[in-house]
Amino acid sequence: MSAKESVSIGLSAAIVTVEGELPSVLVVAHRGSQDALPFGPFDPAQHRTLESGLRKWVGEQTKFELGYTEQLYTFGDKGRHLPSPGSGGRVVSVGYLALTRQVREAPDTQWRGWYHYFPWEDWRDNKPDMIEGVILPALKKFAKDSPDSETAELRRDRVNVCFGEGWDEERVLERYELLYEAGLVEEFYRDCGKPAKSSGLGTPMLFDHRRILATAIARLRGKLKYRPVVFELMAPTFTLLELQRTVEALAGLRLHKQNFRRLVAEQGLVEGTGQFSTPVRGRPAELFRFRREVLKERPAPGMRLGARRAKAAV
Amino acid sequence: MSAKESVSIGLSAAIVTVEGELPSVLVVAHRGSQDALPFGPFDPAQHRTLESGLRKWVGEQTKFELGYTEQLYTFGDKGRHLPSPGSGGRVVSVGYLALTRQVREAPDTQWRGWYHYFPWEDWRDNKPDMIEGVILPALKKFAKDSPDSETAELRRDRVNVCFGEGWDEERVLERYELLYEAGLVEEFYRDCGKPAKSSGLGTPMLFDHRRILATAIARLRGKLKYRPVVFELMAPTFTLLELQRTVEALAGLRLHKQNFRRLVAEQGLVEGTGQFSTPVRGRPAELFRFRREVLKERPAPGMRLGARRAKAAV
DNA sequence: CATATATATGCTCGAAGTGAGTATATAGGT
DNA sequence: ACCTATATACTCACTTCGAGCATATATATG
Repeated sequence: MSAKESVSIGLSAAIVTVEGELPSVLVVAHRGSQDALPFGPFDPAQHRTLESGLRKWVGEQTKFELGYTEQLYTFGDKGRHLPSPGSGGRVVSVGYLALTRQVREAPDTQWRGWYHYFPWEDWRDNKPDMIEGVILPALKKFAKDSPDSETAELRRDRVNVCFGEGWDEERVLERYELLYEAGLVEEFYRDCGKPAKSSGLGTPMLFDHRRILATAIARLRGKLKYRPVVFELMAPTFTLLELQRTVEALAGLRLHKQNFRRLVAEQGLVEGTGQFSTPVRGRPAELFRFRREVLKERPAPGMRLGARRAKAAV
Repeated sequence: MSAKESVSIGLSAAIVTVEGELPSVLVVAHRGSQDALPFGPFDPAQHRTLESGLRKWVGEQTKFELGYTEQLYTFGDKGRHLPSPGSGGRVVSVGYLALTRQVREAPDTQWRGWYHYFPWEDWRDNKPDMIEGVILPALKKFAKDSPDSETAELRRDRVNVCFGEGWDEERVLERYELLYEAGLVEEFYRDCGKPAKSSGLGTPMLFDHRRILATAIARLRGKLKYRPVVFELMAPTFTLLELQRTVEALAGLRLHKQNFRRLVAEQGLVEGTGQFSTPVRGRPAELFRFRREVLKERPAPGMRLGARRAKAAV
């Protein structure tokens, strides 16, 4: 019953910011030049909690301090997180989501738009062409090539839930996992040692980091709706349109402007400062600030995103 | 930078069922006769994933197979999960939630009502007296005894969010953690080696198992509302009242009967069988079954529990 | 059989919330 | 003056939701 193989704990963080309309994640350059999340082993001798271990690692690699952080998931799958060379043991990887306002990049790190990794997740301008053009045909083939009819039906259902009618912007992880199993992302071939047939969808990442990022996006998209987390990404004051653009960037959807404004106002998430923006064109907008007090109130609401359908413009 | 202390991974499962109106969790008898969740170490040599390791352990300890399972959280706090005697290393503990229909107990295990561990969480009959009588006075003292005024305000806010106006049945973990920090549960004294002043609130558990159970209840109460998970706990056919009682048992709240029925019907979660129950008294109720197809449909709804307030009766 | 009690089930009504759109206000540019 | 772009106010139909009333159907009891 004793564990012969040793285990080590890896900590990884998806550190997210939004610049204008671009949601980005902090990546570090690593071996094989694959993008990686900041990560490192957990040292139990030095740290009382997993999170303090994470903060130290991130501090070292990115030279800045984490604000809001949240644990995502612990992955232990054999083969999807290869142990560091020489260590020989198995790595169990704990993923974190962190939110931050924009900061300058540290050496060897850079902000990268998260839709590079998940181009099918951005429905703001329109439904991405690759879904009808590439993804659905490939997934239909994947379902058809099932070993038995039962598996085929399961796969068809999953394809439909993930990419079919009625886009659910929260199912980021489910979609990535489906594409992985169907061999449509590069990591699949890397993890099982086969050569990739063609270039996979989106930009691959080191280890299981793209899976962790998918988990982060999914969690953030969900949390937006019931907790006021967007404000972690906003400057101290902002216009309502800036706030809306940030939410849209994260959700990958366009929202109805007037209703968004009504929602934010009625929920009391925000208060006017009396100051106004000085835009290049158009009428100046009032600058608002987050009402920190809402965190002390009971329901602590988020921003329900009404508009489910992508639209050309607002 | 190398980890001098070794780490091992502990897997624990909160296995939940509902019998009539009693939500229960499977506990195993352990040292010191404290209740414990089924748990064991993860052996990376033997298992490809964390979940398969969990299934094996649970199978050995409880002699039955898990159905629905879901990872909850990974706790690594020093001091809250003491390593097994002799091992000397640090334990990082991964908690799981599992749902099952009623099964007989295996040797050395038993079902125990979860409100034994969290008596303040059951608002079905009325707001538990202990909240006004014991908890709030003690927490007010805890806030007053803060080292500085800033901490005092933070604590007052937390007390209010957790136990103040407007009960949020999902904040199970936040409430437990607050009671822990305030020294109102036995585990607090055990973990820091001090003798307990008085008997703490609720029944204590081994290690951090009560925290894991709190996480499980919180997650389940939340998930009920947006995914059809209750049906994992129901017999193949059931009356709508049985379904309602199960939801109420989990949420710790009473619901409005007619509205509950309307909700369930409109969402298409359920279909009539044409058969009827044979009750001791009262009109027989139609037996329903879960429409498995909803899992293949897009939004895959849960059961929003409208009634927030506890009431004497339905 | 009449009545009481317990449960099941159908229906209504008002309050609040939501989606979509129209109308008006205020800025800079030509 | 007029165009364009943005901000902001308001409307309206529709849905959802909480709460309650009314009726139906079973058993138990006098």
